Amino acid sequence: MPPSETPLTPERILEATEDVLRRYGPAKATVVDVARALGVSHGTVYRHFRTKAALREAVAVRWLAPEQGDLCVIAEDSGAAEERLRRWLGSLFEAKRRRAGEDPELFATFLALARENSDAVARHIAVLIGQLEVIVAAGIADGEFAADDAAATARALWHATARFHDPAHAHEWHAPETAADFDEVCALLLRGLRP
Amino acid sequence: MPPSETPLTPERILEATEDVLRRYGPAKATVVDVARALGVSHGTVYRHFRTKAALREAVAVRWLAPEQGDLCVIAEDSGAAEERLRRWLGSLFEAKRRRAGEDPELFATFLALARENSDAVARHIAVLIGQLEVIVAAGIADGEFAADDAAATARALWHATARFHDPAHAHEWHAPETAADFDEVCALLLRGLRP
DNA sequence: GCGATAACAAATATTGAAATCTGTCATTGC
DNA sequence: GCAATGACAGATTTCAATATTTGTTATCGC
Repeated sequence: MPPSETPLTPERILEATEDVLRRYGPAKATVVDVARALGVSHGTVYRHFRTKAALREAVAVRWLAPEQGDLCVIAEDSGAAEERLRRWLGSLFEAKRRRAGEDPELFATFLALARENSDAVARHIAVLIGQLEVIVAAGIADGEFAADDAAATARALWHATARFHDPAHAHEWHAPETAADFDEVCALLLRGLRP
Repeated sequence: MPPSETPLTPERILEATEDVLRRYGPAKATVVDVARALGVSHGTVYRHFRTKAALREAVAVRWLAPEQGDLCVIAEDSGAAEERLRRWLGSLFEAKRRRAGEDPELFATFLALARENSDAVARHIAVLIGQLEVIVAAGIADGEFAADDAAATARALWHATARFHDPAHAHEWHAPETAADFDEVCALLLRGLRP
């Protein structure tokens, strides 16, 4: 087989893997499929990614990155902490809901990783809770929030909103009452933070 | 085969079904197994329960009933609403966690029903949210809570604690930090209710 | 020498035939 | 009369033979 025009970079492999996952879903996609899509032997893919699991994780990390970036902007924004917190939680829910609907196969990949306690997902969650902590700490600093432990409060906010960001609940996100449920939970939590 | 000594009541069928579910788990248990355990033909079981799904639902209802009863006692108790609410949420979490560990096969049955949007589970949830509403309304009535809509607040409390009662999260309940997570969420929610 | 490969063993998935299960109903026996 | 039965059709599951996939490695071509 003639060498492909562009060199075989990890990036190109990840793109091909994303395509294959989108087409076949995480249950059916194989490394051989990825290699076929790239026009190389599957041994070559293994030269760049040690295992199939590592390949899937790398795809998930790439897929989660933009979401993480958008939220980071909100967390580091200026303005009232309460407004920022509400916006951050709303954006997170909105992004999850949108991507679960738009890209079901890649979302399923992410769900599978979450189920098997992947390190990449754990790191992603740690980053997001860290962003929450930034907002809470800012709110405490200028007297807007009354909490005494920003880290513990950030964790509590994360867990209390699990229904709206944990992929295990994805099937509930398109029920019509879910948006109202989110607003109710949000309001209750924000009231709990006020002095 | 000689007729069994005791008459074949729905109650006896449910007991046998529970045994079979405990032994084989919801994935393997069959109606034929239940009939065998009772020493009757499987047609006889279908005379009492229209479908296998109805049989499973009836087992789940029976299994959930004591939990529902214990919580009802707390909801209707006298005393401070805040203390009752904390006790109610704590008991719910504790009961779920204990039973998920003690009776994994029956818990898996309940999880399967929850996943397939069973009416019985929806009714059970409605009853529990109703109990929360009783506590919240009592708290509002004597000025202990500041919420303006007891029903909406009860729903918010339910959803904000999903991680600690929804069977989809059962695999997280035995992590050592989960109890602390629960306390943090509880504290934040209760603070949100105070005037 | 170096990236890519093809051949390979072990684990996993697929397939199709046989067995079992679900749900129905005409018949049985008390 | 009526609870229980067993035979039955169609759907589902099991099982074992076969094929594919995962991950390794000795070899190739440049």
